[in-house]
Amino acid sequence: MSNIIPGSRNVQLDDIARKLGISKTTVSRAISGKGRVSEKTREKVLDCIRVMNYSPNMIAKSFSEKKTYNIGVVIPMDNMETEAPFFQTCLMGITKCCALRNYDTLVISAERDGITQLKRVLESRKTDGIIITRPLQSGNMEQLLTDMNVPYVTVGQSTDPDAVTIDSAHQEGCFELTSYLLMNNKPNKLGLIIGSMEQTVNRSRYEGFVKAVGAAGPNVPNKTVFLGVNGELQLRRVIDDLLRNECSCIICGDDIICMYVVNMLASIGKQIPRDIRVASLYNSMYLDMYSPPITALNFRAGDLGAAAANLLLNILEGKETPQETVLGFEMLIRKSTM
Amino acid sequence: MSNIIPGSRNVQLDDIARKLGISKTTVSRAISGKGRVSEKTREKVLDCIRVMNYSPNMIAKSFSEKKTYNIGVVIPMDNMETEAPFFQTCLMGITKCCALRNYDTLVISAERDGITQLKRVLESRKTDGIIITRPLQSGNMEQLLTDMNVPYVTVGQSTDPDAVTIDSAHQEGCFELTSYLLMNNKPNKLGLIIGSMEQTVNRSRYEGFVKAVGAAGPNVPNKTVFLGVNGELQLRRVIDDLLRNECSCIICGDDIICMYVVNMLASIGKQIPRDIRVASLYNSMYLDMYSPPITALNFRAGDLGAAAANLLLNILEGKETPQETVLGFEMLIRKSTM
DNA sequence: TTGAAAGCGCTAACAT
DNA sequence: ATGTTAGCGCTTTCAA
Repeated sequence: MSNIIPGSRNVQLDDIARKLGISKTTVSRAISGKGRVSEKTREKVLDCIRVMNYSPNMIAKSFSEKKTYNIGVVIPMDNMETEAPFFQTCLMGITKCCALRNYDTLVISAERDGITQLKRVLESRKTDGIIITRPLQSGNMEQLLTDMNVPYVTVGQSTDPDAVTIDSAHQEGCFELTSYLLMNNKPNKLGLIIGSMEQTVNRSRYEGFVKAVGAAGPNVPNKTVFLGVNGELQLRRVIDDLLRNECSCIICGDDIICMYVVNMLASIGKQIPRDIRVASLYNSMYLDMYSPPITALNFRAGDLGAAAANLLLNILEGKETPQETVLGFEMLIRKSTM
Repeated sequence: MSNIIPGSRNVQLDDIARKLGISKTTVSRAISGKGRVSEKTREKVLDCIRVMNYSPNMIAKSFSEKKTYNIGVVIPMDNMETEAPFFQTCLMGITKCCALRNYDTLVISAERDGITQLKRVLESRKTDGIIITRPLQSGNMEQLLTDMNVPYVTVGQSTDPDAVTIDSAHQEGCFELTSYLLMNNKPNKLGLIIGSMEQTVNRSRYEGFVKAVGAAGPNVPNKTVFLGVNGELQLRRVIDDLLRNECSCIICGDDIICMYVVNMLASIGKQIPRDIRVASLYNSMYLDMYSPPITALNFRAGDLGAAAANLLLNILEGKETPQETVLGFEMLIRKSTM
C-alpha cells in the first residue's frame, strides 16, 4: 500500500517547483511560512507536496541552516547505574517530546565523569544542544559545553551556577520522607545508604536527610550514615554493619540500592516491616511489586525527561526560559514502613 | 585547559589548506586516505590538523557523501516493556560499538507495532540504517524499511525472510531450561507464562517449550500454558489459576513477568522453591538479587546490541555479512528451582 | 601527486 | 508576492 517506488530518487524542492512552474524559493517559503506567500500558492504547494509525497532532506536543511534538529542525551553507561530504570524512562520522555517538535535524540555514553564521547559528538556538530541526565560534582561536561558554547540542560542540580536545570525536589522529598519516618516509626536506630557523592543528586538527598534530622530536635534516634556506597560488596558490608547495630529502619538512596537491601534482608530471614523498615528515596516499578511494597519517593522520570527536552528546545528557539525548574514528588507510603 | 576559543568560528578544511599552501582537495585526501597523497604532505596535513584542532563538520560531510554516520535504533516505548532492562542494555551495547566506529545512535520510539516515528526519521534521511530491537509478528517495520530501501538488522527473529538478524538462541535456551526442569524437578504440574505473541521472541520461547515437552516423552506432567499475557491484572488472574491447579513449577517468559510472579507468590505466603519453583526465560540483574535467586536463561543484551551494530555497520560498508547470527546463552541454575 | 571546479539540497539576502 | 543567486563545508570528478 506504500506509494514509495523502491530505489527511486527522493523527490525534492526543485521537483515541486518545476511541477508547479514556480521557483523553489517560493516552495521553501510556503513550507516554512517564513516569507510572504499568497494563500493560493501556499495551498497549491502544500497539495503538491502531499501528492508527490515530498519530505525535506533534513541533512541538506541542517547544512544550510546550521541547525541539526538533533539533541544529544548523555546517559551513564557505567557500573550499577547501567540498568537503572531512571535513565531509560527519562530518555523515553525526552525522545517522545523531541519527536513531537520534530527533533531527534542522539545517545551519548558517559562512563564516570569521562567526556570522550560527548566531546566526539560535539566536535562532529551533530547536535544543537545537550541534556545531561546525571550531573556530577566535577562539572566536566558543563565545562566542556560552556567552552564550546553549546546550550545544555541538566536533569538535576549542576555545580555550574550558570547551568539551566530541571530538577526534582530531591532534597525536599528526602526531608519529608525522613521526617515522616522519624515521626511515625520512632526508630531507635536509623540507617541511610546513599550512592556515589560524585552525583549531585546524592548530595541533595543527603542534605534533605540532615535537615530532617536537625528539625526533629531532641527526639533524634541514633543514626548511621553511609555515603558513596558502590557495588554489591560494599553494600553487603554496610548492611551487615547496620544489622549489627540493630538498626530498625533503613533509608535507601535509590531503587537499585533498595532492591539489594530488601533481598539481602530476605536472605538472612529479616522480615519487613516487622523486624526492620525500609524506604527508598527513588521509586521504580520494581519497588511497587515487592511484597511488601516499599515506601518510596516517586518522581516520574518520564515527565522530567519531557520537561528537560522542552526546556532545551525552547532555549534553542530563543524563547525565555527559567534557569531552574523544580518538579514535585509523591510520597508513596507503603507496607514496608508501616 | 581547553584550547577552544569560545564563540570562535570552527576551523575547517580551507583553513588547513591555506595554512599549508595546498588545496583543500589534498587535505581531504590526506584525511580520508582515498586518493594518492605523498607521504610528506600527508604528515604535514595530519600534524596541522592536530595543531589547529580541526575536526570535520559531519553535517557537511554527510551532505556531500549522502551518508549520515548515524544509525537509528527502534526501542519499544509502550506498556510493560518500557522499563525492561533488555532494551536499555542493548542500546548501550549498540551505542558503545557505534562510537568506536565513529557512528552515532539515534533513538526511535515504537509503540506497539506503530511505525509513525520510524517513518518520520526515515523520511528525514537522518540515518544510514536501522536496528529493530523488538521485531514483531506484523513485520510492519521491515516492510517499510524494505520499501524505502534502508538497510536494517533485527535483534531477534523477523517474519521477513530477507531480514538480516542477530538472535539469541531463545528456542534452544527455552528447550534446555524446560527439559532441565522436567528432568530434575519432576513437577506434577508445570506452568508457562509468556507475553504478547505479537513479539517474535515469545514465539521462539513457546516453540522451545513445546519441543521440550514433546521430547520428554511419556513422563510429561500436566501443563498449563498462558500465552499473550499482558499487564499486572492478567498476570494476577493467571497466577491464581496456576495456584488453584496446584502448579508446582512456573516458567516465566521474561524478567518482568518473573518479578511479578515472585512477588505475588510472596504476598500470598508461598515459598520458593519449597512450595513452588520458579524460573525465567530471560535473566536480568534483578533476578540474581532475589532471595532466593531465580533460575534463568542469561543472554547478555549488551553483546547482542554490539553485534547488531557491527553487523549493520558492516552492511553499510559493503562487507559480506551472514544473514543470521545466533548468540548463545547460559543457563543459570539458582536456588529457585532446587 | 596535486588542483580547480562542480555539486550535494536546502535557506536567505537581495533584487524585482 | 515571487524569483535570482550565492553559499553552507565537504567530496569527487576531471584535468594538469
